[in-house]
Amino acid sequence: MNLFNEIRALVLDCLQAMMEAGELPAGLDMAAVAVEPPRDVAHGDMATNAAMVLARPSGRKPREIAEALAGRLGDDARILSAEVAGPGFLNLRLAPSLWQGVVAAALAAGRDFGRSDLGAGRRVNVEFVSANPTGPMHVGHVRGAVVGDALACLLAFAGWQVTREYYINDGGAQVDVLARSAYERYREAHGLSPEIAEGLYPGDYLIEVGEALKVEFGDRFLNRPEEEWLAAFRDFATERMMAMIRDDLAALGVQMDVYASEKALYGTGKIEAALKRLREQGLIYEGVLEPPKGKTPEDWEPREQTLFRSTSHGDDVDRPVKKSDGGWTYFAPDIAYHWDKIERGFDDLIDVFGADHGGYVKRMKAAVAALSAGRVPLEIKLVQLVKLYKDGVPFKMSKRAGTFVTLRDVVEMVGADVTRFVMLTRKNDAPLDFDFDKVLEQSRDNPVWYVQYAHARIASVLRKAEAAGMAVDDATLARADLARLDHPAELALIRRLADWPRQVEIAARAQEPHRIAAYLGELASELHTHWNRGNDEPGLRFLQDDAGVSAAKLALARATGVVISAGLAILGVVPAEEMR
RNA sequence: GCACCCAUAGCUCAGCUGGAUAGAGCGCUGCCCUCCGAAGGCAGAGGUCGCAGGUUCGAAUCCUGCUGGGUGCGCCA
Repeated sequence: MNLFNEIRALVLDCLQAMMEAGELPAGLDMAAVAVEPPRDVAHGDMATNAAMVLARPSGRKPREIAEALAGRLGDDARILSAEVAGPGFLNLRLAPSLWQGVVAAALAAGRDFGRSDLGAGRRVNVEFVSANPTGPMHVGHVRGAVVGDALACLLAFAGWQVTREYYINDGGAQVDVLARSAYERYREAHGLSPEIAEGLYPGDYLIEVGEALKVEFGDRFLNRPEEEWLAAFRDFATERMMAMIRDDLAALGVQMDVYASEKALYGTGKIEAALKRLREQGLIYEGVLEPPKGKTPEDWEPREQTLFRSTSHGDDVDRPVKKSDGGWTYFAPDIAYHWDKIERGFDDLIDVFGADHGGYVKRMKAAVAALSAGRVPLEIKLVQLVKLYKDGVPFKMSKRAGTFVTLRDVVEMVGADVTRFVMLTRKNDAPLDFDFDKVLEQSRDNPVWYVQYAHARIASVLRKAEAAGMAVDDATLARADLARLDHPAELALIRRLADWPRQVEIAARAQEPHRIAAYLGELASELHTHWNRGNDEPGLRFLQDDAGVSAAKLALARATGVVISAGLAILGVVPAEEMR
């Protein structure tokens, strides 16, 4: 139930009637007609820009259209008043019962309140994290994991059919390095001293992999040439790393639907097939790239390579798909992987990348545009860095000094819920500060705490009511006489609740889950303000002597709790029943 | 050199894909509270939305050009 959509539909009906009556030319495009909350509550409950938007295409003055529209809207029982204001805004006042109905709707729908069919069942693939399987996830991966997962939740809530997917980069040189690093730990497990050469992965997490390799292979590969063990060690170690990464993700509450392997694309003809498709469009050719201007690499020499004509789809230069030694570049399997996603029938593709991969956005979009003949839009969300702080002081990370922060560390220090919420307090393309102390602070300026506190307060008052012998289940509360919720302060809170379904659609359309966190902060603020007013005005407290009045007020409290739960569920955060 | 992202109150940031007098928290100033409806409350001051143009009824929002910051730029992923 989205009250704004309901009123917009009413506005469109009236406009339709005006077209039929000849007051407006037929066939006007209504797409830009919006019904929104007014900036200033004094203006009314809702405002529409219909008259201003339609003035030009209909060749009439905005105020004239507004007057006529106001007359028709006023005939509807739901509209108390419709007033023309400013350049042609139409300010609407709604019957209070409409607002009160929002409370009942929230109680009836529970955590599904605000669900939308905006996505109309379109299938969307959200690829995120995709960290190299060479070690545990570190704090840099956390934000991408949270943003991707929350975005997936948000889209699912808004009517998309969502697949969460992780692309395992297990086909490149870095997994050979992993195998060699594991080999040294394997030697170590046999009592030899490991030689962790420059460029190998020095992390302690490989020690147990070495032990496991010893159990698996005994001493068979000791002092044997690399060709004999490399492939086996690589497979073994990457499998171990992926198990670790799955555990890390689970600790954050992230559950992938699909793990896609880069390695699985090799030797199966998939890369060739994807490139063939591009070749058929004349987008693959042999050529020599110009060196980048202004920053020519030291060892630059022109070489002929197999190139993808990405410039024909908006890229700045064409991109190599084959290395000079004839092997594929990383881009080639990436193309094949996205071709695979297209073939699996997704309507929308989303990739969540670290901001340092920003340079690949255009070429990836070019590849998908070419492969899908423009049918499948690819959206790439770049996630900026997280700056760590401890007590307001920047927290330097160093593998060497042992101050390297893993995802595990973060979750163990502050918990998955806090981690997730804080990672969503900024839009994905802005840098984020994460202070280990501040995120646990119990104060107004900690949004996580503030939202949880609001939910806990509601839970507390409901417990209190129940202890006093009241029935506080949703079905009973929904039957309360909600017309008694007529105080301006209560209506202000209800207005905020009514905005929830709208915020879901706005966030989903923009693919920006952080908006949900921001909305929850505002809703929590509204709840706390209302609660505090109860100190001075006892008549506003949720618990009253009159059982009927209490029931109505508790219904409002519970409806607020429902919306907070629904919002937190999208962020993957468990609402708090009490603060301790 | 080129591309992408960012620039909004003293600080940290929101800002509905173009709407009305640009918002919140912190900090600052003033008032109130010490009642377990608790881990404070209320109010106020504070802005040339980086700069300059453009598009239009209307721009923080869209376009162009600058300035400043971040990221990246063939055979690493």
